[in-house]
This record gives sequence, structure tokens and C-alpha cells, in this order.
Amino acid sequence: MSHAPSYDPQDVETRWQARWVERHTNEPDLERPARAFYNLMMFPYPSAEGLHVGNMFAFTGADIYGRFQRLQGFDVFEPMGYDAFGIHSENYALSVGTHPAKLIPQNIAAFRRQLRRFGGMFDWRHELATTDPGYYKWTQWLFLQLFKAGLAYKKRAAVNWCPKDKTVLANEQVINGRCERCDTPVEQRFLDQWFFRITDYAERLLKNLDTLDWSASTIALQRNWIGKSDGAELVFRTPAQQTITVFTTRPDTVFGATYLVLAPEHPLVDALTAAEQRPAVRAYQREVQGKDVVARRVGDKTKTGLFLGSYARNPASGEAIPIWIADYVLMDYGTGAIMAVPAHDGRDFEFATQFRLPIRPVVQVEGAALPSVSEDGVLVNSDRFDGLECREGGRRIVEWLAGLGLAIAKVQYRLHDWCISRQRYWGPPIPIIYCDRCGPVAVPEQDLPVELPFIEDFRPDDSGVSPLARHKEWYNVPCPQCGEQGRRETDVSDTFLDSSWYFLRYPSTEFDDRPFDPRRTATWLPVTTYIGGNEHAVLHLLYSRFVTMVLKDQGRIAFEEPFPKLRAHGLIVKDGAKMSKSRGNVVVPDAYIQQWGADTFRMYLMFLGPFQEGGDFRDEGITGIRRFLEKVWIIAHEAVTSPDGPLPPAVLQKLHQTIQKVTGDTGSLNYNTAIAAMMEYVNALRSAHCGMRIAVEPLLVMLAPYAPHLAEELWERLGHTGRSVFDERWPTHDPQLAVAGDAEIAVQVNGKLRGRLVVPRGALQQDVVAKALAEEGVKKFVDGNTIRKVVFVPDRLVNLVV
RNA sequence: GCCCGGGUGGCGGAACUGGCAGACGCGCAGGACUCAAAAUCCUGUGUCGGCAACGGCAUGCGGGUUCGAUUCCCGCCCCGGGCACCA
Repeated sequence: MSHAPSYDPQDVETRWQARWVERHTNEPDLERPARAFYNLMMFPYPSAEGLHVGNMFAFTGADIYGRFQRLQGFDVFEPMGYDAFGIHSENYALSVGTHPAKLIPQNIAAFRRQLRRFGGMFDWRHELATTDPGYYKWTQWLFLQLFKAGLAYKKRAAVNWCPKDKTVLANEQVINGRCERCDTPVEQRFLDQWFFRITDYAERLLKNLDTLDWSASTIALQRNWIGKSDGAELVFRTPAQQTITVFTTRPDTVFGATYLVLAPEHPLVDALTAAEQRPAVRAYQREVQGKDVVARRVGDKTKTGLFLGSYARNPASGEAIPIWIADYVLMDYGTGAIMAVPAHDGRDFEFATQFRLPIRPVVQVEGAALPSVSEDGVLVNSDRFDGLECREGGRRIVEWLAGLGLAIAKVQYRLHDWCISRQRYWGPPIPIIYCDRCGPVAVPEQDLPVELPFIEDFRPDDSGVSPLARHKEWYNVPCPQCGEQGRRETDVSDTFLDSSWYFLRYPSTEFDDRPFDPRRTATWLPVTTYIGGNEHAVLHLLYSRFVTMVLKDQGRIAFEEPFPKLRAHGLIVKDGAKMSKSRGNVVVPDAYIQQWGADTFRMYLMFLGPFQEGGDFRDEGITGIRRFLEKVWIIAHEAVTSPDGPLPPAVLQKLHQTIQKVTGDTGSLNYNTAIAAMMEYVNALRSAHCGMRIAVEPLLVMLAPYAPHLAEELWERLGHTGRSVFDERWPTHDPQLAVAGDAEIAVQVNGKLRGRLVVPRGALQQDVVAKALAEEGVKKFVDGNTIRKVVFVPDRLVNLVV
């Protein structure tokens, strides 16, 4: 028995990290790859706290996948960068009183150190940071392409305003009426904002989901977010010939519409208000506006509302029905007005009950109490449409009313246009110059980037105007079109614009005269596999898809879906709760890596549970992984001196089973069970006292994605000097060798296990049954009864039914 | 309320398309080595009854389909995540 030197992870890992740099191990040929594989992971926001366990978990899982693909023979490009603009960075800078321009580079340096230390297969030649003018020049360029295509527009709109962060938030950043960052209730403000017409792409964004190989959970989130509703717009006329258009998904229930409700801020409210109701309506409108969005949206049980004192004609029944306003109707969905069908809508029912409005059922559903919302019923009280099923009735009613010019079939989306304006400092300035004569003018592309000026006092204020407005020399510029005095746009763009195209930049970072090189892009994109968390299922992923579609439509790229294959990893929690600074349960990986080494920590994180489900972080089990790697270390050193020869049959079989299992499980991201399989194999080698090279080398290759440093070290110690283990090929299994000659068969009597048999593989039913009946344990349950039925699963099971 | 997940030993978790529930690891117990401890190695470890052979019971709860159900169907309960007066 050879006495191996002891395993010192720090020593091994430092050495190999240096080697990878010297030997350019992780730098694929971007120009002429034989088989390009773009392995993308979601780049981090470089927080001051450093890389946390959640990042490590995600990156390790993605890195294992990339390394595995490389061993399959692909040229794997695995880049890394930093999503360094945005409110989170700026707020942190504010809280510690350091300028972000100083703070962020420090954070990035710390992240870079950690990312190198954990052993990712990153191609550092292509690192990027969204705060680099060489990057955001192209973010601004992207804005201009949308602007020129008419997809960016400015409008005065009710926006979500966070009074604490003093900025506008996208709908996606408002959680339960609160700011996703600081949890402050969001207020409504009216500001001029830049929007992107993502709603123009709603249908395509939705439809393409069917073509994507994505985690089902992510698809579901996006589908929900886009929120398609099929329905119709119906027109209600007043005696004065004013028209109120409503959107409904249930045109079949129009005969049951007993009143109308408009949003309090609906433009027709004034015109529809009877004189005597005017003061009350004004008061109500003011009250609603003062209400914070939480109270209005999440709304408790009691509904409020007010009769306007006027009536409209139900286009179907011809009946005059009262017009109300109520804050349960939202201006920013549909037409801002609804027909209320209290018999068949929960909210309308509640409202009608409270204000004693008539409730008229028009759909008969077997045994259902009001309000019955089911569409599985037949129409009643609906004139000549009586007796029709809901869907068919709806279609006919729309057809009929459309003929009268009172209806049109309509699809409605929950998705809103993307508000990209931020009245903050830490972001790319929106490249627009306002001119009194020419209006908003695009900054000429050759003048990009519009650099973010250094401003000592970058704090936002309540004015609703970005701090950039306080920098006069920067703010006042001539109009690029007419040369008259102009003013720069002072809003910066949303961080999600930075990240909506970063995957296009990575392969082309060295080109400063183009955002992405056409050839590089054709070679490497779309991204082969994207691995990331579902926290970005709607924001980042939807925006990236939108931007990609726009670029495709402009002929700049040849594909419209950036991420044909996406896998969502799970969440690492601590004691059942999400890790967060406020809970104080954030686990920092550095100390673990210091104590155990990156390889042990990587594998430990992957062994915690299924990668795509996440798990609870606890460090009790980490010694198990370390023991395993120690065993590998010892057995590999044995292999250096151990004489070669044919493998014992049991080991040979186990080897091929292991290759099969580890290959399948690694490819499907089931890393926990792949690791278990390798553990079993090592245990088998040890109990067979087999340390032969032909048994150990395939193990090292399979282990390499998981414990890259250790695998490199042992590979070299086995005599493979000057060549990375990652330039080897993944072992293949022989299905013949992976199965045993004998099969163990479970013997059941009436479905209960009563014994086991070892028979030659492929044994016939009659032989197995005969042998089973000879077993004492089986006999006593069968004796005295006749066998009525035999269920036989070859090589697995026999069930005797008596 | 709606849409996704999920509920299996003391713990993290395994179980292919309905076919031996509990792989692998942690922990725990006993043993070996040691003056002793750590490390390492060996053995055991779902639960109840039994000295044992063995048997009963067990995958959130209640039904069902089936020779056979952690897996499929129906009805509930609980946990995590997303959306939420979206008409």
C-alpha cells in the first residue's frame, strides 16, 4: 500500500487556478470553434456583501454543466460579468456614504476574487460590467434603435412612485403595492416617462413559449405575467349618444349586466355625472387618489363607489342601467370600464349586494349558488340566445352586436408597456436631447456614450427629476439637429435594460465599434443553455426576449429567441426561510472555502438536494463530501503504482453502471444522485480492494466537473502531465457490461413481498414460479390454495395471486 | 381566489414508463486502533411485537382503480413560491 501525501485543498486549488490562467485552459477559440456551446449563467449584481451561498449554488450548478459539456467534446464558452448599475448599488452607496463610482469597482474586484476562487470555468478575457462606458454606450445605442423604430415613446402616466427610494418603479418591481427594494407602500404620481412598446409583442412572447425548452415553472410564470384574456369590447350608449366601451371576457352574460362601473379617473366621468352628483363625485375622486395603492389594490372586503346619476342602455336587453364609479375598477386594464354582471362575478355581486343593485342570473349552472362564475352552463333570460351553452352563446351575441356596431372581439393582456425611466443617478443616461424647436432628438450614434457625469451629491430628491438635472454643464447642450440650445434627458434607464442584452455582448467584448459582431454572434448565439433562478422569470427573461425580437425584426440578428433552452435552479434557504440581509441569515461561502476547499464546498452544495429544487443550507453534512474526496485521493494514489490487469467482474459491472448513471444524471442536472453514484462506486472499489488505473481514471473524468481542482491534480499525478483533464473525453458505458448475469426477483403472494430469488437473467416464467414455490417462505402462504393468477415481470418480480 | 411546486426514517434526501420504499450522505449506538482523544476502519440503525426465525404497520389525511400505488384518479389538510378587485 502506497502512502499518499495528504490532501491539502488550498495547495491543490491555488496551483490549478494559476495553471488554468497560464495555459489558457478556459479560453475557447471564439473564431473557429469545432462545436460551439454557449453556457450562460445569470450575472450577479456585485453587492458589498460579496458573493453569497445562493450565487455559489447557482454558479456551481451551471459550471458543472459547462464542464460536463466540454468533456463531451464541445468548445464551451462560459463568460461572467457584473450587473452593476441600479438602485440597489446606489442605495447601498448612499447608506455607507461612498460614491458608487468608487464603491462598485471595489465590489467587482471582490466578486472577481471570489469567482476565481470557487473554480468556475470562466473565460476572463470576456468579462464585462454594465457600468463600463464601453458597455453602456451600446445600451444607449439599443435605446436609440427602439426609439427610431417607434418602439420607445414618452408619455405622462400614472406611475408607481416609491417615496423612500424617490423613483419610479416598473410594475414588475411593485410587490403587493410595495416597493420590492424597501417595502415602502408605493404612491401614484403623474410623470413623463419613457416606455417601450413591449405590449406590441405580447402575442409573440406568449406564443413562442410553446417552442422553448424551458423549465415548466418558468413558462408558467411568464404565461401568467403576460395574462392573455380572450373577450370582447361592448358599447353602451347613453340617451345623449355618449358611448362607453367596456371589456369583458363573458359577453355571454351581457343580458345580466344590470349596471356599469367606470374607474374613478375614467375620462368620461365628468361628462356622465349629473349636476347634483358633481360635488360627491369630485370628493370620491379625490379620496381615491389620496388612497395609497396598497389600500386600493389589495382592497379589503368593503367596496366603495358612487352613482353618477345617469344611465346607459344595455345593448342586448335595451334596458336603461345606472352608471357608477368605483375604485375596484382599474383605469390601466381593459378600457377602464366594466359592465357589471352581479349574478356571475364575485366582485360585482359583492358590490351589488352592498348598494342594493339588481342581480339577474342569465346562466343556469347545475346546483350552483350565486354568484356562479362557471362557464359550464346554458343561457337563460337572454332572449333568443336562451338554451345556448355559454361559449357558443357568447360568440353569437358578439356576432349579433358587432353587426350593430356595438361589439368587437378583443384580446386583452395584463402585460403593460415597459417603463424604463428612472429619476436616479446610477444608470446609463437616456440618450435624448430636448429642443424647443425639434422636440426630443436622438443623440447621434457617433456621440455615444453619453457618459454619466461624476456628481458629488448624487442623492435623489422629491422633485421627480433626476439628480443629473443639477449638473448644468452636462445638462445644457446644443440640439444635434438645429444647433439651438437644448437640454439633455436627465432620466437614466432601468437596470433591466442593461441586462436585457448582455448575452449578446459577451462573445464580442473586444469590439468597441459595434455592440455585437455579426460573425461571432452567428457562431455563438442563441445561447445554448441558460441556467438561472426563477426570480428573473418575468423581468429579465421577458425583457431579453422582447429586445431580441426587436433586433431580429430589424435584421440585426437571425434568431428571435435568445434562450432556446433554460433551466431554473432552486432556491437555497436557511432554516426553511429565504436568506436575506434583514433576517440576518445570509451564509457567506468564503469561510467554508477557506476551511474545506472549493471542491468540497461545490460538491456539498450540489449534494444538498436536487439542483432544480434547491434546499436548506446546513453545514452538518459537509464532512461526508470531504471523506469521499479523501477516499478518491487515496485510491488515485494507489492507481499510480497498482499493477494493471482485467477488472474483477463485479467492479467492471459497477463501473459501467456508474458511467451510465453519472452521465444521465449530470446531463439532466440531477447532481445529487450523480454524486451518490460516484460514492457508491468508490465504496465498491474499496471493498473489492481494487485500485487499478482503468477503474480510477474514468472516475476522475466524471468527477472533474464537480471537483475540478482535485481531478486535475490527480490526473497529473497519474502521469498525464501538460494536458488538462478537461481535454479528455467523457467515458462511455457498455450496456452489456452494465447488467449483471443474474437477476434478483421479488416474489410476492397477493402483492405482498414474501421472498427473493436469484435467477439467470432472462429466466422464464415457469422456471421462476417453480423455484418460487420451492421457497419455504413462499410456500406457507400459498399452500392449501390454488394459484388463480401469476403476474410476471421478467428479471424483476413475480406475483402469485391465490 | 387563481396558477406552479412540495409533504417519504432523528435529519438532507433516493426510488426508471404502476413492480423489492428508505439508495447516498449526515447523525446516533456498539466495536477495533489509542495511555486518552481526534482521525480512520468495521457492524448496526423506519416503527411496533418477539430471545430469535418471523410477523404486523408504514410514503400528509379519507376514498377509488389495480394482482400490485410514494407513483394514476376523486375529495380534503398543511407548507413554499408566483399572481391578485385584470372584468
